[in-house]
Amino acid sequence: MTKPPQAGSDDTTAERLRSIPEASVARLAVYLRMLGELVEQGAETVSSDELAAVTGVNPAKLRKDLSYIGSYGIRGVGYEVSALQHRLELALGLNHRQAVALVGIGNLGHALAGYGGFSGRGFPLAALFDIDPDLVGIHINGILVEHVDAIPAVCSEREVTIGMIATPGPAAQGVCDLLVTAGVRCILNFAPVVLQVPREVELRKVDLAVELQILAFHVARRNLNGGQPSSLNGHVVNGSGGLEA
Amino acid sequence: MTKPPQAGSDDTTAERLRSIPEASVARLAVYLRMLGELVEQGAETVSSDELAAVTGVNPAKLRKDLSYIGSYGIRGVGYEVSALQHRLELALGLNHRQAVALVGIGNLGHALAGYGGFSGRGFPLAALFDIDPDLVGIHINGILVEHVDAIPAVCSEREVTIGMIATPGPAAQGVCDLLVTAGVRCILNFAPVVLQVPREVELRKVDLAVELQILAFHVARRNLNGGQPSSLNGHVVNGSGGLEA
DNA sequence: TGTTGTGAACTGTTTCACAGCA
DNA sequence: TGCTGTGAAACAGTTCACAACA
Repeated sequence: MTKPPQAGSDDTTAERLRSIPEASVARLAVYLRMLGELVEQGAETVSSDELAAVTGVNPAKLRKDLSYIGSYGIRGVGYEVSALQHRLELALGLNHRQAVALVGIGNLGHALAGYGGFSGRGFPLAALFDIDPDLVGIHINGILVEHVDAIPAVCSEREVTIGMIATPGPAAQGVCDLLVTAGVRCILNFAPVVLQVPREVELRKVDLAVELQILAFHVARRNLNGGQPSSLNGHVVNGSGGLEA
Repeated sequence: MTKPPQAGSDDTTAERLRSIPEASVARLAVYLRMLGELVEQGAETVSSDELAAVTGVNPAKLRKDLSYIGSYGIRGVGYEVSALQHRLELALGLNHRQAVALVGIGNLGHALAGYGGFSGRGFPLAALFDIDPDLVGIHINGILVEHVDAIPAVCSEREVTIGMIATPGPAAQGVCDLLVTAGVRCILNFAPVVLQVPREVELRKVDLAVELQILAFHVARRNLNGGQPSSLNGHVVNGSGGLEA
């Protein structure tokens, strides 16, 4: 570790968490998923080279990422799979469930609401909201769709910590404001707009149109290069991930 | 510009495209969307400060991003909105349509297939594939769902340049290989697995589970900090974007 | 011996600050 | 005068290479 350990502090204090680079956090989640698969396959230990190979990252980068959470591998051997898994869950804050609210039950919202992977991964869908009277009152996967006006009351009551916005663009800012009012401090935005939030709110964005345009850019570049890979070409560029169909 | 202009080369040559940083490409797509809205609002010109404000980036960064595509703003005035829009479209390779194939018509696949924003933005959905006999043969939004075995033939024939994978994890690699065989060189992966592709294939990933885990990490950190924003807190962290519900 | 953990070098990105121009 | 375009500085993230050690 870079810093001398504080007397009496353990390895999952705010000190440590605060210092993990954003880019590493994203990869830690990927390592965690792979460790789950390794556990199923009955693996006891895994080396940084092996784990790096299956997650598609550079082994040195993986070791550095793990060093941020102070994981102790065994030199000459590797990492104990289930111990590392546990450590990653702690570091990512997956030890307590995070209730999720989803606003906007359109095309994408339906898909998200029907996605089984949330509760399984510690993110139970606690509430669904829409503004359409035809949708309010129906159940999706056993969850009642409520009116957006109920967001503040319902979210506070059910202690929602994460909000997902899958509304049309023009409605997103209003919905976002309601979530913030309700005390939601982390928001995942699927609407194609730039949301304004107070400093203390964490906002992430998933923008399909942008993803496609980035790919289109690479198609264009490749064509200009006569189909030859350039220094920028090849392999995974982004790392985010995974909604099962 | 940094490099002396080549005689006879115009501003959208491979030379220039090759040198745009990856991070800038993602933001150019966001600027382009905002310019579209400005055009609708009848704006003639826009300054870097204004455009930066609505897209949530630093004005200097925006100007540097635009400098990569050699855009000529007018000093003392700003950028001519529609000229800039046109230049961005060229730089991002949006001047010719890119046919898109979508594989996996499950929960998410349905949502993607039903999303109207593709064709409108120059990405017509040219083919849908699934392995489920109950789905093969039906139409979604007027597009026939075909069997995955038909991927190589159909994709080559319809000159598909971009593939989207929305299958369950275990099926994704096989589908990916088929797309690559069919000559698809850009793939957007929604399945929660790490795909292996040849060097010349551009792969991007959208992973919802990871997005949520990153948010969970921030919830955890915030709680440890006693609810006070830290240096890392606040505002947009990621920038990708936009599937309307 | 084989693999971790990490300083140090490197590469890429962001921000600053200001010269240059309409 | 006001805003763009861009060197240069600062910062962040990645990769290298090797000492430390089970």
